Amino acid sequence: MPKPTPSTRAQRALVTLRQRIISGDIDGGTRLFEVALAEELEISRTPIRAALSQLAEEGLLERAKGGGFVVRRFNLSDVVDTIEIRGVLEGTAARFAAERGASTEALTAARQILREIDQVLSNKNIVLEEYSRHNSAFHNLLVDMARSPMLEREIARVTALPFASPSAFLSDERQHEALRRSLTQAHEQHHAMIDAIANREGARAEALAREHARTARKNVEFLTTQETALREGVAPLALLNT
Amino acid sequence: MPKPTPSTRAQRALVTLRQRIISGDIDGGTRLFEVALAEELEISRTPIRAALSQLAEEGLLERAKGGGFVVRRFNLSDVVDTIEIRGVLEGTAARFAAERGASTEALTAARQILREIDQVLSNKNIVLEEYSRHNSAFHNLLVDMARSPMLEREIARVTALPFASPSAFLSDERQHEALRRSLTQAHEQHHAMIDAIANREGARAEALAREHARTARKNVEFLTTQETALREGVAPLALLNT
DNA sequence: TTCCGGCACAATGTATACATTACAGACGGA
DNA sequence: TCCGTCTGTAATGTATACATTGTGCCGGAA
Repeated sequence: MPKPTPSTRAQRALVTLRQRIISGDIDGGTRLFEVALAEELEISRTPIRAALSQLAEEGLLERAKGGGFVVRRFNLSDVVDTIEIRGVLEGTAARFAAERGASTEALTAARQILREIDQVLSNKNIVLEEYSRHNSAFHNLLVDMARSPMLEREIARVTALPFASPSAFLSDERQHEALRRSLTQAHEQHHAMIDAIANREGARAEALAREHARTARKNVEFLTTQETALREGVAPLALLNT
Repeated sequence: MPKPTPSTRAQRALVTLRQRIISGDIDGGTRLFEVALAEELEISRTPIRAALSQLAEEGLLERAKGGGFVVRRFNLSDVVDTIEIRGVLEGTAARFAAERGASTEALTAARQILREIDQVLSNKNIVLEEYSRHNSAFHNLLVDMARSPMLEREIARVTALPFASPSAFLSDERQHEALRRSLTQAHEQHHAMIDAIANREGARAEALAREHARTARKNVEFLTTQETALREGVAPLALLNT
């Protein structure tokens, strides 16, 4: 059972609406009306309100003046800025980890992930889904190592936006060799970051994390210069514009 | 009419509950029950739910597993970390302003505020409320100059926590001369930041904004080493511990 | 023609009854 | 004694009727 349907109607509505917004099925700027949604999803207004409220908390909706919710608009510079902000926050996490000292267990776990990614990249054909999974694990561990609940929460909030997660713009639509080069470079930064943290080099760790986020930024900028055909494989882009 | 009672019951409940949480009237970790609150505030559960939902959005509550809301707990290291995060984000705002170039109007406005603070500090008796007002205006303007809606939103979110706002820990309980020295030092940083932004010195602007936040951090650390008597004048501290 | 006021409708705000779920405590058996 | 289950209660989840509000249109008067 990979998808155990959420228990409450509010949860189901939340999942449905989130999906519609992220997929671009509902355009930015669109106002969401409780009654219309209630009829469409065949539930009452109450769980709809609960779902809308949570989506606002996630940052996908904003509260309209005088009540009601509107789908948030994002343009390219919003995406680029958000990635930059993620870089700044992850940089702070890396710096905290270095300054406060990472535990031996955390460093061991991190190096294990690094080896797993090494493995993925050494294969003749790179399985993007595997890279993506390990990459997410790495970034999560990095945040753990900072040992700062407040920072963890802020990073979680920023990366909740679908285009801001560390694995958002991995796309295998690019030329194979270009992909390998890009991932290898990113992964070298992973290695360097752990190295810096282990050596208590806060400034270096921070700088590396920031530069690492620029990889994602470069991918976005590359993708948005491409024709629609190439962009269709990249889900988070659906959220853009208008 | 300084306090036009909010129009809806949900808004009133929001204001009331927020005040109670911030003032420490309700301890961190306390679970908030809809029925109890509804009876106490003499309204139905529906507007209570709306208010709780918004408080979660503000970061004062967190959703409990299996439904319901709990007042968030904050300890001293949370406060210190949050101030550091604000410094990092304001640093990014200052850097953006420098890199992207601030408009002549914005720089003029900033310098006007700087002069007003100069004035406040040159008075024999420093009126803290005036300093605080101009200080807030300065920080708001700084964020404007970054011209990044996403960054603005994140900063707004972090500084929504009562202990994280730039003017949170101004307290006139300290020795007069110590206060003057502290504010003067902070204000010199204000001047230097605008100078750096005007000269497009991104790294310097960022470093200054970070160090500037450390002033607030120092105040917190000073205050928490003091006896209760001294702490009572400092509202945001009420939210701490449990 | 333009501006102002009021009406009508459609949206959110609110109360409340009922449904469902989750947790805790008691009871029973192994 | 320990564990599981059963059951009751108290909480949240849900539907729905009604209240209130805000907005846009229409008509009349200047």
